[in-house]
Amino acid sequence: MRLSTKAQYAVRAMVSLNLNAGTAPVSLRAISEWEDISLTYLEQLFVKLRRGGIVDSVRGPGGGYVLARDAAQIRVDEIIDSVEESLVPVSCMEANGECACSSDSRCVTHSVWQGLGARIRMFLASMTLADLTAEARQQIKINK
Amino acid sequence: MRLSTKAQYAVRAMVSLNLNAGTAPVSLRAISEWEDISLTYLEQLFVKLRRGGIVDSVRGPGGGYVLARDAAQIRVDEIIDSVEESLVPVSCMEANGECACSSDSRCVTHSVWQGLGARIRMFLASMTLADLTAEARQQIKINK
DNA sequence: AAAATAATTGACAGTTTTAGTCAGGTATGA
DNA sequence: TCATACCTGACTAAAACTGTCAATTATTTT
Ligand code: FES
Ligand code: FES
Repeated sequence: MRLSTKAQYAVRAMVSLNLNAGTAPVSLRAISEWEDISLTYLEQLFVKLRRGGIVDSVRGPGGGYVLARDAAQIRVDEIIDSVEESLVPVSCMEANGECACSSDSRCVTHSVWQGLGARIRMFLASMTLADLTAEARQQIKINK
Repeated sequence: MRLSTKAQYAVRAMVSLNLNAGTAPVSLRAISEWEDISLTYLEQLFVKLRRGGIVDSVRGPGGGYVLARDAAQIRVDEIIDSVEESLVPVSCMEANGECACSSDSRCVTHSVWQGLGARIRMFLASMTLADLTAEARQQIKINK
């Protein structure tokens, strides 16, 4: 029941992006240094984040990435969806649902996992990037 | 964010055990046939379930496994703990907590995962084996 | 006591997923 | 045109997952 580092990194990078967002776009190189994440790995993630409509890219010198919309409108579950990490605890509920549990269409434990998946989704959908950024700002203040 | 089959199988086997529990112990061979899970894999799981205090073993002919206590007293999260599936979404909260996220003791997204882990635990702790078994009985009735 | 049953243990292997790296290509602005 | 920065796809080492196999030990029935 571990979240992949892909999802963890994506969320962390987005917070970092939003924290340091000024008038100019933020380069991946900068995020890479701040968060100590491999640049090439970040590139992979941001391709998906852009396709997911979470960020927009700005090319050329002085370019980088900016939020595609207001931070308060970006939910955490959207970020995770974009990097293609499933939030469903069992495979039988996936898009191409294949469940090997039993010969019957649904096994007896199906509803438990369904409930669990719904809770996870609900929790992550209840938090926005703006929330996380505000929390991060507070924490930085405390550490000083 | 996928639950391992180990955890899925363990819960399913426990429901099956409880469903078919009469006066005599239930053998793993029987569960293996009912649920179509490899016998040797079940053996691995039940060693851990026994050590976790979920079931008791009865050896010899006519032996098998019985619940160590009433089904209403067995929570789903206990079953999953017994087979050593972590319910925590990130490694930094594990017992031997090692977090590679950042040089600081806690990264900005730590609290999100902490909250998520707590929700997962809470949900699974709110359901008992008795609940699942009752649900399974109803479902079987409907299918008939 | 002997045989049959069933649990118990530990080692092992094939497959899949993860967590990245590497090498190059393409678009943009100065 | 040249530096910057994004974009793409192939590739890989390591870990985890999902089991299997072989052998042993304990208990009950005959
Ligand atoms: S059918 Fe969905 S968990 Fe078994
Ligand atoms: S320190 Fe726990 S998630 Fe980063």
